[in-house]
Amino acid sequence: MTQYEHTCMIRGDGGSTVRAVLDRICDKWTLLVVATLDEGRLRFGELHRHIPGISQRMLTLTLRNLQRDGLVSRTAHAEVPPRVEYALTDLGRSLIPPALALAGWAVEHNARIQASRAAYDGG
Amino acid sequence: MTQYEHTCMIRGDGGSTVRAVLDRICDKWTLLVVATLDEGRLRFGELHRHIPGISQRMLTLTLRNLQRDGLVSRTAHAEVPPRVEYALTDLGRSLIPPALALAGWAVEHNARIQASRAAYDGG
DNA sequence: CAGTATCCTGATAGATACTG
DNA sequence: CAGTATCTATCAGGATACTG
Repeated sequence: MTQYEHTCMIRGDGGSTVRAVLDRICDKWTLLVVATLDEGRLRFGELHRHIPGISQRMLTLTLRNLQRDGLVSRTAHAEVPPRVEYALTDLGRSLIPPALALAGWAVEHNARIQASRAAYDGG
Repeated sequence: MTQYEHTCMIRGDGGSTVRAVLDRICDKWTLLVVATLDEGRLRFGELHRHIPGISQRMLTLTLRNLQRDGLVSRTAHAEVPPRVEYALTDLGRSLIPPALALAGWAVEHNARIQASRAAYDGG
């Protein structure tokens, strides 16, 4: 079977289902947060330290969106000082394999893309 | 083997390789253009008609970027009126399987995500 | 036909400071 | 510790008009 018979899944409803997912995972931090949480349950501050460059604000926003979509669970313990733990849900974990497929493609073809880009820009 | 041992591919270099790819395919039209070109070689106007809602400007920009990265080839025929054909390169075609993995996840879990979102927003 | 050229707007995200 | 609250810069992308 050719790939063509499958790409209807992308073009399906004019692309809006797939786009809805891309809108979710294609921002600057989401995939990184999901991959980091794949290590296991982590606290806010731990996440912050594990993801270089992310601001508190963006970590908060990213976690809220993931929680809203049911990919991440948030557990607040009634203690002082506060302790809040984040973990992937089953739904969140199910995103890992397709994300890895894309990551694999990225790693595998990155050099070639960079070369093509350099050639295009050069002349 | 757990998924965890693999997610280093995403977090690898602080996530910058994977992000470079996401930056490429996660804009509003790229994946749709690639999926459409998987049908075969198409002219600019044909692409325009096959992708509802895209403007000439965005189609041009998207095609230029894809061409720059070596995912799409552009063939201009010296005729009047002008005829320009676009097609996926081997590199472009290689993106289809991982893209389909993601699309499959999107289609499969979309309803659950929407439900979670509605529940979160509701209360 | 296959694009360019402009103008314009909303959303993304960085920096910084503050708080229960 | 785990966040909010503001302010701001940037930019993707839409609308519209024009051209070799």
